[in-house]
Amino acid sequence: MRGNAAAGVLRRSGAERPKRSSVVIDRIIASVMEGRLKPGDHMPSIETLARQFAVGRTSVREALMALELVGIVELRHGGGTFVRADVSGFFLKPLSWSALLDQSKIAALAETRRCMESELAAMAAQRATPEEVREIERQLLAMEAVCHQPEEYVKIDPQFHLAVWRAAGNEVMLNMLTSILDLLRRVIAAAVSNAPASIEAGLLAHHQIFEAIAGRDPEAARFSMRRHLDYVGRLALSAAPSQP
Amino acid sequence: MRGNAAAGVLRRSGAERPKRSSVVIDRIIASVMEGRLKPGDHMPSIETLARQFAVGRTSVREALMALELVGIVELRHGGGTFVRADVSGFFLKPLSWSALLDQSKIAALAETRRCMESELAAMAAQRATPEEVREIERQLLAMEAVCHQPEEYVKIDPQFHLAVWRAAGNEVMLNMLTSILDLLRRVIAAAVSNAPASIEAGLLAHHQIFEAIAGRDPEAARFSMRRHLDYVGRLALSAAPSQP
DNA sequence: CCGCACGAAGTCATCTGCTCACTTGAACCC
DNA sequence: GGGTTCAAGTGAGCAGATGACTTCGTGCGG
Repeated sequence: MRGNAAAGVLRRSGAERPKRSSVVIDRIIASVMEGRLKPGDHMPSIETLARQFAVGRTSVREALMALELVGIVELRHGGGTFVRADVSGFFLKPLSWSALLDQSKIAALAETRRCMESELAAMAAQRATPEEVREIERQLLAMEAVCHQPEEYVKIDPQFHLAVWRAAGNEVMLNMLTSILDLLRRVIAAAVSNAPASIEAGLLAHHQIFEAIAGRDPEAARFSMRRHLDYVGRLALSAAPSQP
Repeated sequence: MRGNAAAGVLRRSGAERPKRSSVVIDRIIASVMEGRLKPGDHMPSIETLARQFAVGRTSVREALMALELVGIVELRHGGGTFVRADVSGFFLKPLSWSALLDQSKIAALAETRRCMESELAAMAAQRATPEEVREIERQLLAMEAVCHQPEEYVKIDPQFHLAVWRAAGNEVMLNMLTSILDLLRRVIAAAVSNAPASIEAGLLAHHQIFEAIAGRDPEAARFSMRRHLDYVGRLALSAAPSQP
């Protein structure tokens, strides 16, 4: 193929032709940076913005959707558009799409999780507020309550981890992991279905993690989390990912 | 689970309302996964897809633009839509929204980087192929060559890290970090501009990291990387990144 | 006076027809 | 034959209409 559309070669005499929506994106971001729009603000309607920027609604909408995709604004059906100015919300959907495309990444995913979560556990041990500690405990108790019902258990398990992520207080990592939460659920389900007895072990591990966080012991938290995830990761891998 | 012809409008009460474009996205991704669409393929036109999915052109277009944004397809004005050859490695199209970075985000980002990269360094020490080790060394030498030119240095520094990420052999983490590479560049630039002398320290740190990886010492690699990033993170934070 | 149901207005979601810009490939001219 | 020209195909973008959902104000009943 005659690829290479990159550099501006032989463009018609005149200027480049950036997409309208890109221009709108830039102008909206400029508005945010200059303080005309602040996080939490209710932005003008699409119609208004279209007039303001002298473009059609289509272009404004495309720009807003792109910005929503990366978490900078939020579109509420019937409610309006709101600024989030939250670059930490970065990939959300994109990441899960990409992972869907390539199931062979499950192993890599488990590894990613291990790397990030063990650190998050340590951070949580240092930073969790009392309320956050209570939330983690709540999830732990919920897990114990359903430890004989695998279907329920695999629902609560991710909730426990989510509570830990939140307690760590790093939004970027929280968002990264949240965006692959669905995939993680599968890993967990794979592990449990492959070794139902692992629920016992999981419960114990979660207990240790909680104790370490509640006891403000980062090293212990990191260690227990890592060991737990190593274990789960191996289980998930020994299960055969059915879908080719 | 999806499927659901949706040839007509069905009105459910109390259920959710997935956006049309999201549905289209899912179906296109499914097509790629099932091999109906292969990388490099020329997709049907928007009009055709709209008929095929029984939705309007608007929805198809939105879906395609979202997929383009994350690098899964490519839209060529007048030429058609193509499935990108490198679907396995999505990456966000670089856009100017990285300019929205502020102090608090930089902190979270630096922390994220520290958590992930220190593990990646350890993994690289275990898995790097000889070629990958050479690549890391190449970047190291390049860095030394320009250590008195801050503008050049801040370009090479990320390259060094990228080489390490690659050597770690985890595609998920590689993709995560690659998509925030632009943001990381700003962290690095902030650090360097705030303390030009830090280039010296950075060089030494990079040297240690390289030695640890080349010497197949995961612990040392993890440790040096973490110390290095702690240092850089602090520098970046003490700088005031107010210029766009 | 308070609370809740109802309804109007505002806004996003989506469809549709149209026009313009760009790419591509094939017919056409020298 | 080789280069040029032109028309068909397709994405880019606009505008109007319709539907769905949220928000908020109004009015009725307690």
